[in-house]
Amino acid sequence: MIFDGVKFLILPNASTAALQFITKLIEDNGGHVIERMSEVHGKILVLVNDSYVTEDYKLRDEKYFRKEFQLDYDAVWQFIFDHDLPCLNVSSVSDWIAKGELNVAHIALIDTSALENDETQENFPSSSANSEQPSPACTAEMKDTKTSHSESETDIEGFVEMSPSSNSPMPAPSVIPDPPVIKANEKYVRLTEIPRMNSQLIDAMQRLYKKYDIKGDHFRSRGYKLAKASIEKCPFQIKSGEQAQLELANIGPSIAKKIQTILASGTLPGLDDSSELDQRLEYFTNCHGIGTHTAKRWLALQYTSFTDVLRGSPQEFVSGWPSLLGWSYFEDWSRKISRTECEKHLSVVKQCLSEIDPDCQVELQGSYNRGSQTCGDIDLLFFKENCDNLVVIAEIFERLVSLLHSRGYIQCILQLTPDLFDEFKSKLKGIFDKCELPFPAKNHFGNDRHIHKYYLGVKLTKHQYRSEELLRAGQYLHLKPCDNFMSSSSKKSENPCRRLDFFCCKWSELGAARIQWTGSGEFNRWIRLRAAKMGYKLTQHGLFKGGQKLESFDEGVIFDTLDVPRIPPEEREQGLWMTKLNEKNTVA
DNA sequence: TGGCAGCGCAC
DNA sequence: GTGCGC
DNA sequence: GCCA
Repeated sequence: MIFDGVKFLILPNASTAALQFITKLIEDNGGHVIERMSEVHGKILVLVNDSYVTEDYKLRDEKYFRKEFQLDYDAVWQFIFDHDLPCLNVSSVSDWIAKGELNVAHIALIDTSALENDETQENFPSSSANSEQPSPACTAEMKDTKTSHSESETDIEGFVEMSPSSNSPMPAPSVIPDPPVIKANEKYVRLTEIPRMNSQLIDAMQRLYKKYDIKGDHFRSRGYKLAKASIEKCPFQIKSGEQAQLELANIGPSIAKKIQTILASGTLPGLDDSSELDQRLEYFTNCHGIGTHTAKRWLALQYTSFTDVLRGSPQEFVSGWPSLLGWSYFEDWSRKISRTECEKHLSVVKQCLSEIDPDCQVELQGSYNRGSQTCGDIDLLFFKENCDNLVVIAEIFERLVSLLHSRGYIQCILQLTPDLFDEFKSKLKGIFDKCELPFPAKNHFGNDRHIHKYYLGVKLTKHQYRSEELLRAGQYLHLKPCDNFMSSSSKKSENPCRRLDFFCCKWSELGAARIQWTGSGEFNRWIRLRAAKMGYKLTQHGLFKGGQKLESFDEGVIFDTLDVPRIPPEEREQGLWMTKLNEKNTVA
């Protein structure tokens, strides 16, 4: 068998469902997967969970990677570095099995030099003068161009037999001078040349999802979304539609047939010709506040741009004034946000919050909390110890928004209280004037004194933060030229405007609220459906049975009651918690 | 064949 | 009640 | 779309 006598070490651990599947594959083919530190010696092939490997083949999320480590982190890396062990993607296993040979040379190796950057990103001087001269920050962006590729040859097929070397001094990976990276023979290829497993199928599902999503066919689009997640999670190469339907969750006869068509012909008819109509629909729905219903209605009226709507049905933007802001920030709000920028936003908000009520707490939720490298928006949850009175929080919110606005941080608000209207009036009027709409009376803009959530547009100054080159150059949506006159999106040199959400909860409902706002949306639907099947109801206010609240403060107890493991936020991304594979494993 | 999460806010 | 967003 |  192809893995006879070969020992594998799976990092950071082999405990997820997909990795247990891989473990079984390895052992079915004569290999062994290491479980204890005492086994860390001799010939070892190191496999790294694909979700910790970036596209350019570096290690990502070192914090979580370390946290998830099953064995002794330092000792393992010491051993890997000492013996120049090759590190590969876990997904290589299915390639080997498919090819029937263990050929390391054709597989890209993982560049572990990312570990060198441990904790040292974001080193802009916080108090450096804002002069015209090139600041240290600029040069900092150009660091890290050194090549750490070792020249030495490694005979991968015949790793040297080594004795266990566990108790030597163990420098942290960050100080190891020359980690064993990207070295193999000339046949070495970069990951980017190796298509991601089943990427064609994943791409097709994504497009079908999008297609029905913009059409408003909610449930059908969800079907494709779940199918996509299943395929992404699938650790082996899908060979037929039938196989996919048999072995993966959320793949039924219709998708199986489509998979078969793609595998056989390389394309799916009707996939690429995303119709003119669909594209127009998508343009509108990309604007905050415009959903499929409104987009369809506009399309039926022959509108193809926001300017068309403004001319033909100006009332649309008067009653739906938040979409006027969606239009203005169309481009900025489609840009991704780095984790470090999210953290900067938190600190700005925290600073003002402490001036208003030092007892009120705030924390990042959403995709940031799930460990995403980039976020679409920033979600903040506010609460106050032992405070179940939301009026108190609403008042804090109002003062906080006012303070943040006065400091130039808040660009716009999508909900208004009467008091905040007065503060934002001139800004709003400016936008109405720009498109020559009549400015409505005050009571048009929200009459509630207390609101418990705010959707804001916010911007950090250059002094507070500078986006990384890559993110600044990243892809984002563009307005049609005729719509551009309304754009308030950032100029090249500024930071983009960001979407910032404020949520709040009663202290007694903190756990349930954290589940809700940490998401993902798919995870919420899954766990709420599960609750419903068990006769419970789960909302942001708590877990209920027969109208009676069972638990709302302790997240863990909610998971326990629903008989699911206490899934950490990083595993609440779609596809990472429940599939057929997972079910099999939990049943077994 | 019916169900697919559940809620707040604006209109 | 519907549309939208989370 | 998929699933019970």
